[in-house]
Amino acid sequence: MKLLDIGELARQSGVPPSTLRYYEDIGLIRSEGRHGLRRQYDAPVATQLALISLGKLAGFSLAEMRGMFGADGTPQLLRAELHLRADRLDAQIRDLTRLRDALRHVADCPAETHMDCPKFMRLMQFATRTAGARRQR
Amino acid sequence: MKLLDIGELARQSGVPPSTLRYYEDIGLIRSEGRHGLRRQYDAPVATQLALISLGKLAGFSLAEMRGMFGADGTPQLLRAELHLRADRLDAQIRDLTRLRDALRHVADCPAETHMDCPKFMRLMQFATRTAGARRQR
DNA sequence: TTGCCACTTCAAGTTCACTTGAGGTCAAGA
DNA sequence: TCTTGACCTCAAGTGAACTTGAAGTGGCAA
Repeated sequence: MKLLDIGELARQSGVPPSTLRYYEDIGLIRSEGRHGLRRQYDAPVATQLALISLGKLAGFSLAEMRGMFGADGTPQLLRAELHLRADRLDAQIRDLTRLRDALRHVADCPAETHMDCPKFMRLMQFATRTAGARRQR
Repeated sequence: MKLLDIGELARQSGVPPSTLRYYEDIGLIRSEGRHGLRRQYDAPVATQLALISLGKLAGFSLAEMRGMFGADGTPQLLRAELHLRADRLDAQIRDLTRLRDALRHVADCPAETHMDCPKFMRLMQFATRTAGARRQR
């Protein structure tokens, strides 16, 4: 199995060495050994880093993602847990879609006050409805 | 114009009073006056808080959102800026959609190693491609 | 008028996700 | 062999987004 050293992985992934060391400290990723002092990583770590980057976008904390990946960098969770996280993503996607629609509407609607525009208000209702329900991050 | 005091707004919006004060400190929202000591807010602030909550979900910082709203709680940005933000949301929605698809695939695909599953790898490719391109948060 | 309680200010503390700095080490090329 | 440069460790610092705590205040119901 060919290993890549930290500098290489940093270049490939765009994640700085200091961050890779930090991720290793907190147990989010693991290195396979050293070449002299230098950490050597398995190739699947690159996949894992990509997933971590997406996970952050999705609002997962690093702590939540720790232990989410197996040795091959692939998510290792129970079926139910995976679907649950996918469901949460669905909800988030819905919210973002509506925010986007609201933004585009405000950009294009010529009404001088959007508070009186029924279309805007309809787009906005979900926000007020679900604002309290959403938690953290 | 009927005002609601901070406790009321906190209850309605699910945002704690300490946070409302903090938001006001940093100029994200504004209160219309006081009843005794208590801050009084205009009704549109509730809409604004809902949008802030969505904005956070979308990865906007509080600093980015400051000045994004007009007196009526409605976004006040140039047309082009609004579309630009909407475009960024589109990209984020695409990423989250793929992460969701990947999660559901891993949940349901019986392959023992996903690294050998062409479907998973296809789902995963975009992640590796775009991981370095994405910035902050 | 007294007491309560939800508010007030202001400073300091907390968590998360990193980054920076000082001082040290190692492998490889000249 | 010597130098260089990219790594190493460990502690401390940073910025964002809040929360907490201490000490005080004002409206309202009893």
